[in-house]
Amino acid sequence: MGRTAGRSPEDTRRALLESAGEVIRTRGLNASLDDIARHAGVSKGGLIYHFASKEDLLLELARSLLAAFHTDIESRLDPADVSAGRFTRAYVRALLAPPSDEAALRRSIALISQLSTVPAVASLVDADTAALTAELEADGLPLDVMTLVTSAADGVSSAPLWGGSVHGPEYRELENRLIQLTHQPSLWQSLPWPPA
Amino acid sequence: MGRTAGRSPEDTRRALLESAGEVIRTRGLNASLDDIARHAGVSKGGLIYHFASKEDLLLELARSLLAAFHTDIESRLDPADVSAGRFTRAYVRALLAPPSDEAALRRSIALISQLSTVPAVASLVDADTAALTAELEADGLPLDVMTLVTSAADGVSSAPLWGGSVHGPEYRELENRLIQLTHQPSLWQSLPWPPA
DNA sequence: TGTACATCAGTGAACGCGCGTTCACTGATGTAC
DNA sequence: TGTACATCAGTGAACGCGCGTTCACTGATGTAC
Repeated sequence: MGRTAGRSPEDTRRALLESAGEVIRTRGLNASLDDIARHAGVSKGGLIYHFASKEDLLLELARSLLAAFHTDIESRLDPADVSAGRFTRAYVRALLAPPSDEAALRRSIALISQLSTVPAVASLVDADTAALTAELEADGLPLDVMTLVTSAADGVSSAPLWGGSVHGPEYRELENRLIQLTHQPSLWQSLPWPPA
Repeated sequence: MGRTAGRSPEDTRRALLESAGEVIRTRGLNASLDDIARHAGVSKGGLIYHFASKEDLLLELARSLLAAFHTDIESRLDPADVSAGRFTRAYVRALLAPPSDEAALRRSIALISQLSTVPAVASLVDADTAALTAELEADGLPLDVMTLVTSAADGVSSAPLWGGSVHGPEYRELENRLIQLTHQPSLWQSLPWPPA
């Protein structure tokens, strides 16, 4: 416990990261440390005690968002599912799930894209993307089907960036179709494609 | 002609917008007006002569990027193509075309997402998205196929945001498949979908 | 065709304020004895 | 169990600098006569 009773330093740190996320989402990257700190009920000095600099804060925020994203994917892995495409299915479910009121993980995606202007964050994100891509490619699906399915999922999840809404029932249906394609990639591949 | 001979004021204005795009792409939104101006070979005062404030500059930049995007789509409309889905096809071609060395339109997408932290830009983008969505929905394709196709295109075009590469041949193939689906939506709809 | 004048397209110095960072200080908690 | 002390978890004032904006001024071009 510190000077402010009632919450542990780890709680304060968490509160600061959450506050940073909320404030930056609305005010952008030029949100001030003072705003972020005060929104978490701490002084600016208190923030700097936990995060040595603004860049440090942003980097930790990005790290925690990426970690939450991975946790979310893993929580959607079906333990009973051992066939090819299981990771891809969890990925699709994570990106297409209707955002729960409080988690609003989807909005975090827009946030990370903001944070990527900081070079250190950008390389962190790049590395994370590379790891994710590798995992998807090693998931046992034919490359063409995997590319279609993940691209569609990425597209839906990035729509909020442009102000698009993805609440219509067509997106629930799309999710089902994508999942089913991962179970039977031959459905896609055996279509009578006209010659290019 | 003004004090600086050799280019017209409109040229200077264009140069400033281009410079703003380049500088902001690399340094983010906190790129200084001085940097942007000097990179265009103009003084900071000269920039402010053309754009009353930084927000004004960013708004005009966003406007020009969106205009360029629409021009790009329209240039890909096939005049001989009058069947349902023609606009969707142009949209897919615009988003999936390998970026030409100089235009690099795709990078503009990341840029617009940066600019969207400015509220005035955000509402501009929202309005543009709404108009685009309406145009896509009025394109005559069944909603489920249109949703699949545009989501996949959006996903591919947003990949660079995360540092992903979309240069593999699988993306050329995906483009072909998506275009072909718009020609024969029944291919998708008649698949023997397992019950959900 | 020459001349006077208004305007256009800038320059560059100065201002002022917001914000990140530093720093001296503080009060509560944990620990040794 | 009480006490002394170190450390932890902050506070809040001050500094300094970068950057957006303002402003007085300028030189080239266009236009009226």
